[in-house]
Amino acid sequence: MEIAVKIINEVKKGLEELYGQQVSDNLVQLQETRPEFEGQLTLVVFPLLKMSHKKPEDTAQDVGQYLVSKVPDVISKFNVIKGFLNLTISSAQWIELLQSIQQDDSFGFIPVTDKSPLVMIEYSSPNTNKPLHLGHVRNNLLGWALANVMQANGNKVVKTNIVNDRGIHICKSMLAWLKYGNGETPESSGKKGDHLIGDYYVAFDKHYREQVKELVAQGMDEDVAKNEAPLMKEAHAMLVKWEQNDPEVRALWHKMNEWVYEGFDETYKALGVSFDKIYYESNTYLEGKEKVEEGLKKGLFYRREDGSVWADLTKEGLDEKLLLRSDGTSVYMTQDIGTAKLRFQDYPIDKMIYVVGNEQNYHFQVLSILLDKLGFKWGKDLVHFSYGMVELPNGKMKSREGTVVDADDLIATMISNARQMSKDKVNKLENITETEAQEIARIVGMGALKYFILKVDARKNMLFNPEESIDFNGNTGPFIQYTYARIRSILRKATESGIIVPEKLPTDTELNDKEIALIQHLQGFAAAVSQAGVDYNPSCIANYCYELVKEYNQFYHDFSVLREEDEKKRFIRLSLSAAVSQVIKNGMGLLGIEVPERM
RNA sequence: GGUUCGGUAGCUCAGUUGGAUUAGAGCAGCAGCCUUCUAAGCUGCGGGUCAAGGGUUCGAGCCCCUUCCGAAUCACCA
Repeated sequence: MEIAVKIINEVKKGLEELYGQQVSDNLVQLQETRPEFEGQLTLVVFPLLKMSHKKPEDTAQDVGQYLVSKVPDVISKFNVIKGFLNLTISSAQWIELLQSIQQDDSFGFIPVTDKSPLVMIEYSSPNTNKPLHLGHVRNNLLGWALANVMQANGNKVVKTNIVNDRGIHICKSMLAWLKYGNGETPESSGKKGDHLIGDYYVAFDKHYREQVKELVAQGMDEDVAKNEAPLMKEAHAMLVKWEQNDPEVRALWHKMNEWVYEGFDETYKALGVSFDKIYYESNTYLEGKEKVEEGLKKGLFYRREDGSVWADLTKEGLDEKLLLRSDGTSVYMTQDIGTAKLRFQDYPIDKMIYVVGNEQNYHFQVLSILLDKLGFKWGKDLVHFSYGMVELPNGKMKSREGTVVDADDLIATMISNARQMSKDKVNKLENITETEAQEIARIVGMGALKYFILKVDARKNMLFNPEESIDFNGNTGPFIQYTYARIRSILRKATESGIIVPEKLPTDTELNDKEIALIQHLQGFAAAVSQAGVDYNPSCIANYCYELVKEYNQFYHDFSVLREEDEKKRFIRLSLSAAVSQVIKNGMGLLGIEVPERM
């Protein structure tokens, strides 16, 4: 049992005995003691004054004396400062706690059972007309980490992806490929499939602009010209053919989408993310129409004279929202309703989480209301896990201005920079093969990227500075990985020199402040995990790991583990190191960050 | 204009359900520390009106109100 829980129970008993009243949990506030005072845990007595009818100091004195006399093996000392009762926990208690943490591989995780709620998490959601970029990277990393955190909190998790594989955008790429491609394929060009398609999307845009410019030069209004340009007309014609199931268009669409998927798979693999179930918009966009018609019959929506269908959300404080165009085709919202329908058929979903950028906050506000009206039980409290934009030092990331950072380029750069960094450290990585060195570079490079992005509160817009992210000093992934590798090295050396830590640690050893601080901090891992689940913010975990590592580094520089002469002390320090490394591994694992055995 | 979200050190960010005279890290700057279990590290110094004002109470960076600044969104785009 956690020490804090034990103490809270004792305090409650004590209060009852001292003041003759039952106390609710929220009145017993226990927190870590500030470093400048003696003790490790502090009871805040202010909330108890109404019951004791005494001064804060006297109340604290009462409780302190009670604890020391009643449970001397837990609380060895206490002191009172104003309304704060500082408690000193006995070493034996800390050692027992350490032991229990160390023996539990999945410390801090709640096991998933048959009765656990099922949480579906949608993330990634790429378009099939261009490669993934930095914004997608944040999305994927957050989605993956969130899925891990939810699972660690005892939920069944289904990771899902909705691929936006239809629409005018993909027609643009297809058309450009037909016109300017000369039959180019990923094999013939050596390009990754998604990049190849992306290039044709850019080519379309280039030629299209030229056409518009020309038309404007001939005296046409720009807005008219944008619709009248032959390329745009052709693209629209192609979309119509696609919707009519034209075999040729469909065959081309299939072929080109396959190229893109192969490219995406490579990127996903490099990022270390995966999905349990992938939905394609081409399969779901018609489903939504049915639901909308259904809602129309029930009187939830209404039809305008031109035939378009709308939802009136003015009662909910929102606007009216279009659900079907006047020509009967579906819009974005309709598709999301359709996807929801299919998902609900496939899984007994208790909670749905959408990982989507904050530019779509309004969309999800509306979607939640619509799904609720349509009778989806999880619709009302669906979660839009909204994250901020990634900005670059020279301004916003805009694909039009060419300031977009490609995901594959970024990954490659991170890894090669990590490789360069370790090469510069002459004394490191000796006796290591080239493939091992490359693998370490991959782990470290990806760790730097992932940690840099995940440590920031998801809701906030963040600044991605490519140069800074590669700096391995400070609050970075490699700093944490490095500490892990060092601990593993100590443990290896301990085994080599025949030091075997006994099953049961000796509890009659006095601990110093730094050792206690570390054990105390380790205990906080469980809290960080549940906090991350409640807040839906994996950054809690990242910051927890960093704090732990900082604390361990101080410990590391002050004490010698292997050279410690007192055997009992050595066992405890070794055990402590092992526990720290285990928690780091688990914590980083939640973020999708690997930790190397050596680096 | 409506709605939503942000504003903490020169820069990038933490800050758990409100808690302790002195609000924390990292980077950048300065000064120390490698015969040492991996120095990608550790120690110290300087740097702040927590956007501004008011309120709630024993106590506010955190809760409430007002104002200022920034972002997103308010399409028969996705």
